[in-house]
Amino acid sequence: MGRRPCCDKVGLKKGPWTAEEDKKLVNFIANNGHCCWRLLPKLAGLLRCGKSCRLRWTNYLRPDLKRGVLSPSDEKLIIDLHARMGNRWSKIASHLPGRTDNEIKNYWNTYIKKKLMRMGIDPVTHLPLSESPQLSQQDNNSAGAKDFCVDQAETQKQILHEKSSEITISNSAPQQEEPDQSNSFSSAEIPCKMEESQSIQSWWEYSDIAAADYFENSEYGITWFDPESNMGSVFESPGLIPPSSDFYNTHLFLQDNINSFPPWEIQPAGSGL
DNA sequence: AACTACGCCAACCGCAGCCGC
DNA sequence: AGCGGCTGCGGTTGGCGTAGT
Repeated sequence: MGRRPCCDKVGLKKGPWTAEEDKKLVNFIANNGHCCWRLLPKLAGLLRCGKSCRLRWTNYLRPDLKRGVLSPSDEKLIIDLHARMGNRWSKIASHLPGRTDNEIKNYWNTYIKKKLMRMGIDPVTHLPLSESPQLSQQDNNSAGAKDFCVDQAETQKQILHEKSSEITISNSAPQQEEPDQSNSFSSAEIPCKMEESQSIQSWWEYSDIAAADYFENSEYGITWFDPESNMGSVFESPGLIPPSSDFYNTHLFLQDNINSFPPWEIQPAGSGL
């Protein structure tokens, strides 16, 4: 026996919503809330199924929705969160107030995915296309992609913990506010979060997985310049994890904030700096 | 001007998880 | 514990607008 449909679809309307329908739905929810989506259409006088009403409300009519294009920082955040969570659009959307999972999913599929592809980054694994063994499988296996992201993050975390006691790095960039509880900041923000002479160990505790992405990068090092002495030193990553979107995020951030954080620069490892 | 191709995005579909009984 | 109903989620579709020929 097949699954019972979510509602009796005979005589129910499908397709685009009219202004009249929107008005009915908004008025009803404003007056009564949405206690039960299944009953709502009948009570509101709509020839729609409850599911359709819920979707229309959550994706389009909700008063707290933000409309318009996503900002560059939103985009960076989405990329960063996707690298950590995979296609968990609702989880990603929860870090972007006023944005819906559907909107972010569409934005990812129409803009970000293509942008990453153009940059040679696999949008599923966040690894360079040439080094992405997951690519062929991931295309048809989103569950695998989620697992891979989790595995990758866990591996990075472990590696960084192993290395952390050996490394100390100093930085004259200004310190910023504590991270919020959602731990949602982009790894691109890392340079400004470090304190002078702060060890990677304490930084790791502070910044979670993003720190691992940032340092465990096999082909790029992070160059730090002391603006007072005009001396530079290079931290070259250990060469264990290939570049990921965090390099992309970081590079963009530095480009955007070059005047605020002039000491920071990313160079290919072994470039002589 | 007509046709085609493409991109965007709202909406739909079906599965999974949660919860109450 | 098992079942059924409801909701949420992610993948996919289809309509519309626009650019290109």
